[in-house]
Amino acid sequence: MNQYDREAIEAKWQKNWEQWELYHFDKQSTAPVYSVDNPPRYASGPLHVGHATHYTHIDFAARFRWQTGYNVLFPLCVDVNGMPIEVNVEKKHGIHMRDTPRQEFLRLCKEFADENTDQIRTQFNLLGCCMDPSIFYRTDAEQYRRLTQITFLKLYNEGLIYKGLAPVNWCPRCGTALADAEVEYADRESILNYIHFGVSGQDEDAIVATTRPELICTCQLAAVSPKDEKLAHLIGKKLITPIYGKEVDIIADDKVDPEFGTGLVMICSIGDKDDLDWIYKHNLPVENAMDGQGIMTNIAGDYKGMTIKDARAAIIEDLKKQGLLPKQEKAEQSVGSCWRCKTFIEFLQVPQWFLKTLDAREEVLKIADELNWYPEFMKIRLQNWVNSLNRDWVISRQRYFATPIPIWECNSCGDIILAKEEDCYVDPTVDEPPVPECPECGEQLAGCEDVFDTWMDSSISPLYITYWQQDNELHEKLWPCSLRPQGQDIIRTWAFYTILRSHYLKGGKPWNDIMVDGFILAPDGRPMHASDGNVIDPLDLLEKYGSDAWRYYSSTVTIGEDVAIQEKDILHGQRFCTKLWNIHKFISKTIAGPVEVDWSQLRTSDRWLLTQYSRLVKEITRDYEEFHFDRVIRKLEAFIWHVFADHYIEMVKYRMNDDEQDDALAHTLYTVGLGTLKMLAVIIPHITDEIYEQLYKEFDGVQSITVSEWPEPGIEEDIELTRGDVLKDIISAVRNWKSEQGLALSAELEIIEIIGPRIEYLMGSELDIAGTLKAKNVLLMAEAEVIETPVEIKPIHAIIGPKFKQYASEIVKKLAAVEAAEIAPALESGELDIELSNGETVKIERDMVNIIKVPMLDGKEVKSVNVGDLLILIGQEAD
RNA sequence: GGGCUCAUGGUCUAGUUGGUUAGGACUUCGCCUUGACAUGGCGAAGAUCUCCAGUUCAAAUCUGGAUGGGCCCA
Repeated sequence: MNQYDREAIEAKWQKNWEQWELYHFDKQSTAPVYSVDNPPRYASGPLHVGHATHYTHIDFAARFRWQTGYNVLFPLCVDVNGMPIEVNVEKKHGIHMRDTPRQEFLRLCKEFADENTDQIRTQFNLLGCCMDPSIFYRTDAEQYRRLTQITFLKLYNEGLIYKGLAPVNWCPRCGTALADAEVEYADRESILNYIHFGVSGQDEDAIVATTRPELICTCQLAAVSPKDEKLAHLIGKKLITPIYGKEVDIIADDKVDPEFGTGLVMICSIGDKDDLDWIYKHNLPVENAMDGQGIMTNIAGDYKGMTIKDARAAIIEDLKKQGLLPKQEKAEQSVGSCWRCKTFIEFLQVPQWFLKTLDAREEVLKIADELNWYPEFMKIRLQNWVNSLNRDWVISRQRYFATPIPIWECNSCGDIILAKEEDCYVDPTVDEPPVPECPECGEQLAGCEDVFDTWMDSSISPLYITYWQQDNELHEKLWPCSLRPQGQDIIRTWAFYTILRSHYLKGGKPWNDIMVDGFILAPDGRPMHASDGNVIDPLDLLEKYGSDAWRYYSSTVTIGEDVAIQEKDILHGQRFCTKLWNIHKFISKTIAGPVEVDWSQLRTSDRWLLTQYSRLVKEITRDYEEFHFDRVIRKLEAFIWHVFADHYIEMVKYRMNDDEQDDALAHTLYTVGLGTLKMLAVIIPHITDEIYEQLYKEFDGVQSITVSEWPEPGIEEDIELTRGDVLKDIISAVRNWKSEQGLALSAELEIIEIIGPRIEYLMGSELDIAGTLKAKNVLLMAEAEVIETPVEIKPIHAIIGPKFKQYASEIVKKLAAVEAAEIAPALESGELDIELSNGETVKIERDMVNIIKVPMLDGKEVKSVNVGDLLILIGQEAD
């Protein structure tokens, strides 16, 4: 093996995997299937560190299953439907969607999506992801949209979809209804206008404070707080609106904050969420003061045809002229805005398509309970969301680039004609309806111009990837999916809607497991924002440190946690790769394929390592199954670097000469070297595949380590752990001692004497000690002839605590207060009596404390090192 | 305002069921070119485990409260 050439190796293996078609789902295979409902990457915007981390996490789950014998279904997929691409196309070409012919605009959207799709494929390759290009899908493909439309038809026929007038969140700029999830709330400063209203049957005025005076025309009701004494006399009277002169009731309502404005509130349809609540509560009519483009309607009287902003300015001007506006002041207000273009949203009563959601809440919660959530607490978020729902799901959108709603409507009687399932995919804005004219009244039919909310597409991804309505036999075999990985930010959208649709269409859960990932924050611990200048480009890091280093970093990020990214962690990943390379380079000359040996042929050091290795295999397997990638990498790194390399290899270096074959060594190195490499291949596949090819492939026999067989645990012997630990501690203690003395580690020693009761553990390891520490002689003695002086008595809390309970701390204090040398003999010979403050006497036994001793010779300390109760005396050459 | 979640040396973090000296990484300093690795090895320094209260012989760990991040919602 030569130097580790990261760039060449990563490029080579990315190419190999693709050319060898290693990660293709095999429909014919009889192996168990592991299916990943991979989140289609959205085809606009650059690759974010969040993507790069999240997708490698998903890749870990998939690669682990490839290596444990599954037939993995892990599609490469891209999402393109919806507004972000529309907005990007508008920006790119300097056009507006609604000023552009529909089909032309759709062509530009597709073109944009195509360009980005190629880029996404390249980026996934760079990350070393094993997504299957042979089952690639994009959410605008006719096959995909066909399925979305079929689900609509099925749900419609079951009476779960209805068209209704309903107040919806409305973005006047985009001209579309928004789901609640698409509305963002932020505080903004606005002007609170104090306006004189009349009160019927009396001379006095009442003043209402409002930020939306242009909505006075839709005023339906007025309210005061029942606790508000100064306004109590108004309850039951009628309020007369200025300009319009309309009379509305004044009622008492708990929701009114007497401290806000004047304490008198006008309730309009529809200014904000609170208005909506009152309108539902009091069953008031809903009037639209503006149309879909934010232009005032004839309800607004003289202000008809103005924009909302202009109308507000005009009515304020008029009120001022009439002397009805005594005061204006600034006020902080939480205002909803469009998630994409940030325009302030309004509420409009418009015809929309709804999918019944409220009726299914119980069932969705039941399914949520049947899923395994990783981490568990993410389930609570879904439950809270479901329990807080109060509206059905608006599934129609007044946009272009999404799946068309497959219906035609009669221009005259409004009859609805559904597309036929076998005709889907259809675009009603282009395609002919299944019947030439309205069957009810004979009038012309118009294709529906609305499209679906993109979650209508996204929420059938598990149905799509399991060949629902494409290959029913295969679908039944594949359903439900094994895993849904996704971000925590879309629990109440993607996860919720997918469960909902699975319930309606399949009557059960869509997957077995759901893995919910957290957020990657900037190094300063804040979210990354271009405006904060703290955005980190993962492509730069990939270029600088490589894919394996990035994947190493990614594995250290705990699933579901929000963590700040640190560049040094990626650098550390690169160093780990270098270390791994050098370890295998070093042991390569001793690797000679699998060597059968009897356990009895192995030395303590070998058994010590193999026992730990066997336990590691079990733990790592379980950690992978539970998506604890952070634990996997921590344990593997600690074992490979600090057990295998720092201790085992150091212990066996002297055995690694070419002259004689050491079967025990060859067996141990091969087993542990290959086994740990395989477990690492899930996380860092490039370097491990290269090492595998160079060292192990000829014996293990698979084309790529990434599809090799998972390692098996082996023999474990607890006593060997203890024995090996003592051996390891002795060796490292003496090596440290050499280092501290400024001696070379290769410095020869005349003699090493090890004294103490535990030397029995070292029987048989004398050669290892001598060979590793360059000592000419090694002596093991149960008892010392040197005089050891006790210098410290250390209580063992785990024994003293439970035994003496409330007296424990007093005993510990008493032990610390006396000279170690005074009480040590008593402890050694049997027991020590301690008198407590309450007059009682307790016995301290030998095993309740550690006695720390220092060897003395003629009253002087000798060169020695303590390892627990073992004493090591070191004799230097010519000393 | 509500739900969930996090808070550990200067920085980033580990810490299963409470129990010897709170583990690691980065940084800083010192030593070491030891048969693969100086992108390495050894050592030193550095933490009243955010704060307050409680349970307990014993709390980073359990309970309650406060404060401050993050995500989502209102």
